[in-house]
Amino acid sequence: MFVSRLKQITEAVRDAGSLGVADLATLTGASEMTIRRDLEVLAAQGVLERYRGGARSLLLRGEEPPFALRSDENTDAKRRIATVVAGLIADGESVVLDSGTTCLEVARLLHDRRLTVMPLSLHAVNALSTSASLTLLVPGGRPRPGELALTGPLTLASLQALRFDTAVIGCCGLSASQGLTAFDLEDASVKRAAIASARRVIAAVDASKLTRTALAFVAPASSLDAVVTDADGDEGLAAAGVTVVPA
Amino acid sequence: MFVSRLKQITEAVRDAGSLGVADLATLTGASEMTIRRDLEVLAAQGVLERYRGGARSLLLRGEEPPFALRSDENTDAKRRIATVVAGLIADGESVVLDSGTTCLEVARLLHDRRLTVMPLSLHAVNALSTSASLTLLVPGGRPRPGELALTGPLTLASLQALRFDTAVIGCCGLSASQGLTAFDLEDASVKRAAIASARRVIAAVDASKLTRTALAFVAPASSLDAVVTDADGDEGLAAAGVTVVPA
DNA sequence: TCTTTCGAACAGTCAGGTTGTTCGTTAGCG
DNA sequence: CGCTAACGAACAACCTGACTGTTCGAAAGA
Repeated sequence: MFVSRLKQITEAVRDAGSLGVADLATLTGASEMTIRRDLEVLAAQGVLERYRGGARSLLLRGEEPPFALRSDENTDAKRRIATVVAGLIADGESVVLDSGTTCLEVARLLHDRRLTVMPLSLHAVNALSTSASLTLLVPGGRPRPGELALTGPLTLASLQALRFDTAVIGCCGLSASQGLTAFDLEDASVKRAAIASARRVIAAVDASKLTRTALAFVAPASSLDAVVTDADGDEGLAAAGVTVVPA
Repeated sequence: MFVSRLKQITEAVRDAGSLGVADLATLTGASEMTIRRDLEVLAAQGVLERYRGGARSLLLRGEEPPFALRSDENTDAKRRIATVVAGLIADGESVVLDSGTTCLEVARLLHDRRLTVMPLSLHAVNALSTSASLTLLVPGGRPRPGELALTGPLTLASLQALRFDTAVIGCCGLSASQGLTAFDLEDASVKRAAIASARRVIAAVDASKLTRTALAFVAPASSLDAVVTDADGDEGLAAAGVTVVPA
């Protein structure tokens, strides 16, 4: 595949700070020309900066790699989690669906259900726009490049104008003590609004997120009704009154 | 191509009312199996209804065929019109861009410009979502199947919350006497709101629309500042105080 | 029951995307 | 200023996925 090499390059450059084209060629087994083309792509995504002979990373510690590189990562766990989440949603419900790769998996599973769905990312909107069975609502907003998560006052206004049965929320970090956290400040306020406009809140969180905390605080763990995760039961969360559903 | 055969089938069935699979096979030169697959696609789009042995048209007179069949039609004229429209827009402007295939061409031409753009259809949103240079705003709303034009109260609210320099409007019919008309009622109110929230209104209209009138009235011709069209100058419009720009 | 149509499954064809190679051009260094 | 290494445009090989046709068992309708 092609994305996997991009991810490999991204990580190698991030870990080393900067790397030469020749190094990356031997590392990945691809030709130097291919590496140059890859670097061009990654530079366009803002992942790294090219200089003559190589590239240096632009990813800060604690910053997440762009959407295109995350989407094919850890697919099994995401799909398992998404399947469980989809099972928690009953026909006829209205659902607000957060941005992120895990929630995109959920969107794919909801495609042929009879629901009203408002996705918070254009990726999910596109995944659902061909569905004949569900009522699709698009929130307004400004899509963040790459991620295509909708943010800003238009998004908040769309959320405040509606009341959903269920919110499916993804996140970048979750723990009983630190609560739900996100990398992006704007995203955080959208998530908060989504939580506020839903009667029931389900968080879809893969194991890696439970050991991490990101910059922007969204909400305390107690505001979640259920957490679907592939990690082994987290006593802290259960103690906070959250139902932890294993995937 | 593949869309052209679908269009051929659509028109043949519409003109005949209903047609057999064998007739369509000889007409198009394709095998019967291929025709069956095509009919399945068209039935899913609501263009026609299948019965054993053939299909009957569901397109009412005066109703437009679905987006997928129109998009590759008359591309030259559309692109010429779109080029002129894009030329009327100055860098730095904020633009609201209507739905429809002609406006989608405009969107493609705006991809690398420095503008703020709010498209009223998801097709145009997708065309612009990869742009690094422009500020993309997505209106809320419910996308109409196929067309993916955003409609409904969320769309109207998004438009009313903003003021644009320019509105680029497509339509289904335009004449000095009947004004600007659209096939869909919901679309018409969205267009009206777009016109109301812009200081300058440009209509992008190919020749075929100038001889036609559709169901839903949008606005009088006098509310347009300019009409870009590939048709020969229309004296009626010019008399109504509209600048007619040839493409 | 019999005939006709349907659609699943497989195979061939074709277009578009990805990769590698070549080679003229360019940036950076001494 | 000249040299060397790196760059990127252009072409060709390869691969994948979409479209199409054929075959054949199943189903619908007379």
